[in-house]
Amino acid sequence: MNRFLSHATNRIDAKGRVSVPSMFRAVLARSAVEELYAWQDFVFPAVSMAGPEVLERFERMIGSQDPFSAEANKMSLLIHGGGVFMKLDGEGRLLVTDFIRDFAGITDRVTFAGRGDHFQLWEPAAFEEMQSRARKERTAIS
Amino acid sequence: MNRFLSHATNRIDAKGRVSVPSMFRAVLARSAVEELYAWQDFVFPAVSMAGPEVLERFERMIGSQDPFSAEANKMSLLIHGGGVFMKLDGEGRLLVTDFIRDFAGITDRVTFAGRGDHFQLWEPAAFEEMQSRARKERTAIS
DNA sequence: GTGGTTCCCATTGACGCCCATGGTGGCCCA
DNA sequence: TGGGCCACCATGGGCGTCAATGGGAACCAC
Repeated sequence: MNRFLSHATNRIDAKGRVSVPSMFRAVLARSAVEELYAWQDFVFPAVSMAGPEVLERFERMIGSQDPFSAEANKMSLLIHGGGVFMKLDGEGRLLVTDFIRDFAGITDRVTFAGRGDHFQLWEPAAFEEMQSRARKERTAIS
Repeated sequence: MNRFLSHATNRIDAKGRVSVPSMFRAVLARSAVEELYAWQDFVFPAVSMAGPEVLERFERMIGSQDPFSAEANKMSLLIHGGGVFMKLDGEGRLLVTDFIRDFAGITDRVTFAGRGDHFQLWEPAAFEEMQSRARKERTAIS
């Protein structure tokens, strides 16, 4: 099963880097993903990451619309303006840029959360809180 | 991946210049773009920039219409009257002219926003606001 | 000339690439 | 089953390179 599962919290070092959990790196390696597409999530205060095919999926959604419409432009503002390619260093770390920090409110630690076909970077406390809220609000999963 | 992605804010110096983010310059270099076509955006209060092929694409759209139609005339008014060629200096900076300043409301800082096949210059606060509005209005991005 | 613009050079802080270390868990073998 | 060895992961840091920025001086147009 090639999914992103579980969550883990790692420390950001003095140079602003953080190790991606080896569990997630293994999933990426199995999919032969070299470059990660990262985007500022549309729902949560978190940055999501996945292979480039996710961006292509988003772009196909835009492509089916009138390119001059406000809707298509706003969507591009999110997936292009709010997205970026990143790559890991030789040790499997990524640089926590302001692009990530500011949007997720991250300072010195990052919680990596598996989301199936992608994973997310959260501010640890925000993740805890959102997860427990989701647990409470859960209604009809049978 | 040869797209304009992400966003970054740079300062305008005393001479009115601003550095184009290296990420964007790299995309331009890969496409061997020397001169940039800049136009006042049709949807947002921002100035868009891309290689000359975008202007040619716009002109083909006009060319396929009745040259006496109001549509074709209005289109030309925007892409020709609202467009200009610009080029970067040796350090990859561009001069923020009144053409850009007045239309985008830019004063001392510029937010560069990737838009896939082009990028845009925004007044930082305006960009923030439009992006977060787009996120709120989001409807069907899963 | 005067104002604006281009070309060049300098500075500094950030980033990429490389190597090092410590801690933990798994595995093998006696 | 206990001990020890080894591999791997998270983390730390050195150092060279590059990006963003500032500013001097030549150059052009009016």
